[in-house]
Amino acid sequence: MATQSVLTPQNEDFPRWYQDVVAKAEMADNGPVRGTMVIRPYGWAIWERMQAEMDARIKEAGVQNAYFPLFIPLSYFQREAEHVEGFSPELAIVTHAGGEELAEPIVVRPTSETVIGEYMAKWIQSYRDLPLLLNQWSNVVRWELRPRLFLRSSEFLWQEGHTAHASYEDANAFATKIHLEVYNDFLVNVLAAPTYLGIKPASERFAGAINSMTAEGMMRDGKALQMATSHELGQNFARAFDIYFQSEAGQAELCFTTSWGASTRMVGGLIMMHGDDQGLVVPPRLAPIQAVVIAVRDEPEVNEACGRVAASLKAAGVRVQIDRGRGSFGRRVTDWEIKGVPLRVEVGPRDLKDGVVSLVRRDNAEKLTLGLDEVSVKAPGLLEEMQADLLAGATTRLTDATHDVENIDEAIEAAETGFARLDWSKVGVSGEAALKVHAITVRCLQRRDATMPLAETEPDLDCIVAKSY
RNA sequence: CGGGGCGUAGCGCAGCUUGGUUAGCGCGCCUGGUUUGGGACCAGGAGGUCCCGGGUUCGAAUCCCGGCGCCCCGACCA
Repeated sequence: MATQSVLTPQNEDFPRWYQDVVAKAEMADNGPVRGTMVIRPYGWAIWERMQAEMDARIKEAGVQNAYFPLFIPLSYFQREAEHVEGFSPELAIVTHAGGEELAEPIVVRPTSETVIGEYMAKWIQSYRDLPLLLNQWSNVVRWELRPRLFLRSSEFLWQEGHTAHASYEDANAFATKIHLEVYNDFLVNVLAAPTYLGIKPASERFAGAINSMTAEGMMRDGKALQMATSHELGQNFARAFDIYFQSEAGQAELCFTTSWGASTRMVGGLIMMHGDDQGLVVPPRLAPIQAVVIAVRDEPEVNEACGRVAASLKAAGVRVQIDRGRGSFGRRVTDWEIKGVPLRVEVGPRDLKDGVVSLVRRDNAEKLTLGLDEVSVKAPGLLEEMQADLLAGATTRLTDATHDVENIDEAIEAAETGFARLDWSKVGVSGEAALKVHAITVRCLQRRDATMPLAETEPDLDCIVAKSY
């Protein structure tokens, strides 16, 4: 392991550590306009992997991708009361174009319920057209006062799914399915990110939704981050955009719609959930580079051996990259550590004499000495072990830092270091206000058995409260 | 928008209080060489509207006035 960290240690200044990682792992840069973000190749590679994994699951759920415009008529936003109210402060509005002032201002989409609703109304005629299951990968703009790379940027990238159904039950079931089979499955099995699945209290709900499901992850500083959300919009948008269908009985009925999204914020979550003082730690199944083969020296025999090891790894299905660059060995090792590449294979002349190489796991620094031909045999298993260990480690941290408490005061104390879980009936609206003074919010509501309730009004619910990003 | 801080090389900063040669340091960058098993070293080098505009002065990064920009902390959010 590194003798000395290049980064600000997490326990010294966590936000600073985060910024250091983003910069030194070459993930992203600030854009020229405040709040905008330039995603660099390595950060983009990670986002692409997230996209690929989530997109496959979205399609598996029967959803089709489509694309709707960036520009939305302002009037669309004004059709759904809560939606307008919720989004107005964050809108970027185009008033001039083509050298003239526009007759109607155009909103740069902060989300697409409204445009998509308009077209759903056009496309849905009969119950035979339902469910209509759409998704788009896009950028959206929500003007931010305090931006942070990946976590809060005025422009960010995401997928937004939008569906229309014939009944409340269908809509609820589908939103839940997406939450569990797309988001939670991805989070657990790819991102190695355990979360609390639950619903948002009314105060935290999406503007215009009747119910918002969330997956709340814990960052290494004990703060919460919403990793993904799934909303039931009831008939609110259907009513505002006339999304009707003719039932089997021949009646005109309003649809029930849903929307659900996961954004580049997830990259921030990845960094803060798994990263350590040496930098990023990327779960193997997500990692764009799963193994780096480092030539200790830039010598022909060493490079040749690197090439062979890399080829064998590739043949074994490992995403691999060779580092035969010049420059000091230590520097290159540190750089790959900061980038969080799961496995590091070191090939040097000393090893080659014995026909072996060193293999080091990023997460626990365990070092193995393996025969040249052994690497590709062992690597896949090691990657899977690391994947499992990361999930187990993150789960332990989440569990250990979640404190069951009896009242608001205890919750406030617990939220200094992690999450607090308490009876929702002991919080309520007044309790939320008391928590808010300490910048603590109700992250989600759960049943006693940690499953997701259908609504806030269910009896016997717990709430999880924490400070959050 | 309320409170605090900062604008000097690509990045991080010193210099300013007490005006005075050619504006400096660390990292990074370039060239050459020695190196290379945990952020290497030596030598040489490039790089500056000292945020902008005015003022005071023989002389301003430094003092005065005005402006702009950025960062941090509070009210919203994926």
